[in-house]
Amino acid sequence: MEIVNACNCELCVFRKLIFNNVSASEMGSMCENKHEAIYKKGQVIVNEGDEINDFFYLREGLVKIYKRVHNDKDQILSIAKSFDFVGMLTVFSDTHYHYSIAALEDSTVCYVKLDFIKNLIKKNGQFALDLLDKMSKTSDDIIKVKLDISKKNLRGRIAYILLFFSGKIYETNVFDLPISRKEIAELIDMTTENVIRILSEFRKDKMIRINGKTIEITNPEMLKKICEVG
Amino acid sequence: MEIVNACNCELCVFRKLIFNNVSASEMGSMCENKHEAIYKKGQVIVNEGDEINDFFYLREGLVKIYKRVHNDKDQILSIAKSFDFVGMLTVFSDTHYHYSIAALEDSTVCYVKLDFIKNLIKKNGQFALDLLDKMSKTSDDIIKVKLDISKKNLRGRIAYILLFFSGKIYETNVFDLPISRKEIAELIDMTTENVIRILSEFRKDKMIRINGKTIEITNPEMLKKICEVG
DNA sequence: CGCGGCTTTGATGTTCATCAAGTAAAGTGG
DNA sequence: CCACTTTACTTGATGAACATCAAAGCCGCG
Repeated sequence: MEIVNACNCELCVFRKLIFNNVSASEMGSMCENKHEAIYKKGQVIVNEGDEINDFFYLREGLVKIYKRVHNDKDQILSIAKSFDFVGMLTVFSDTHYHYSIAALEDSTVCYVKLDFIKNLIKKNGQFALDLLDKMSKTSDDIIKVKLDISKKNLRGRIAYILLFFSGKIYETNVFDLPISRKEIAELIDMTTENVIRILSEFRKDKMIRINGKTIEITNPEMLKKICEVG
Repeated sequence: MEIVNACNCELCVFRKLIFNNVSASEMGSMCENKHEAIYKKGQVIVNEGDEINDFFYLREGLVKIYKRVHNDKDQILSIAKSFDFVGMLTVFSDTHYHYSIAALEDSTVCYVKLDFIKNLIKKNGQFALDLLDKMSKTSDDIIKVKLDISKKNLRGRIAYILLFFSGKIYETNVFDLPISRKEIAELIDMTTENVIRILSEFRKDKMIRINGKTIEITNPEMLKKICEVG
């Protein structure tokens, strides 16, 4: 993990998202309460049970939010990308994290002292509303996706996750899976073996091509149908 | 549905929960932007897709939050009781409800004009923080419970839901189930037949007594064990 | 009284997890 | 850099857990 100190928050694309109604002077003092950290792929950003001292968000990269079940088994809650407020779930209601977070790709995280943010909320009502909005969307989306997946059969789930990476994350039909087969299983609640089996089925049915972690979706229409009816 | 207009919010037990940092004068003007409604058991309080105009909470009673899947099948997200902020999930991030809400027991709901609440958030920073806290807890809890249930087997799920009603809702070992077998199935993601089958198993194993909707838990220890290992 | 929804039980079938065993790939230490 | 170990991936065979289907009794309600 590498720490960066330069501060140009005023120009950051992020400002539009949530700090839109925060004044230039407020942004200035935020710089004094902020630091950035760069994590390499695979590194753990947050450990379940860690104390919460900062409000933070993902400036760049891809992470997984997960919960340890056994020593060798996790349960993945969701995958978050740039501009997602990954730590948001528990930040305002508890002193310690309920979930762990790890980098799936090299990632840059911005940390702002939680006390500073809480003060900003108190002083700047519009910022408070913007934050409520963002938080509401974040958790609502996690719930929606989990409900959605839980009612699909295994083929539907695999179709869903392929379309998720293709559509929501990489926006292309050819992409490298950022997670292992085991992690896919942990994310959509099935066994590793069945993830592999169904990927092979899809390959045999000419809907996708597979080369290790590289996936090409050759028949997105059929995949969408399987996702919907599944 | 019966509408009530009397206003004694200042004395309401609710005030402690979330309006603790709202001044007497603010509470006074809140009364002018508030109304209460009483729903009979079975009545629908919110319909998926309805426009959101109010911030509301459950003052008294028991409700289910659910999503329509097919015409005769729902997916129940959670059961909320007095002091729960049932409509909170979507209120601040969308204009229309994503879920339906229906009364499982006679229930009293307090509605406050959303615009008024948003103004209060802008003016009263501590109230904004209190709201963030509450909202964070609410959604976090829903996610936690759903994750928890999804990794249990069917016996574990039934044990869980019996302990939930016994411990969290009614705080006694003898209680009337507020929902049908079908609704239990929709809540913990299984079929009605298996809900019944496993309840019968538990009865044969002398862990519970069943008389229609009335349940008596005679061996809570064993039930807890089944819930944990399941 | 009869209809529809809820409950119950049994029989059957399918989906999916588990187990086993082997190959490939990726770290790790000498 | 190579032997070694561990972790990831893959396929097949088996069995268990669970859904589905069917049939009948029950209860509340118009």
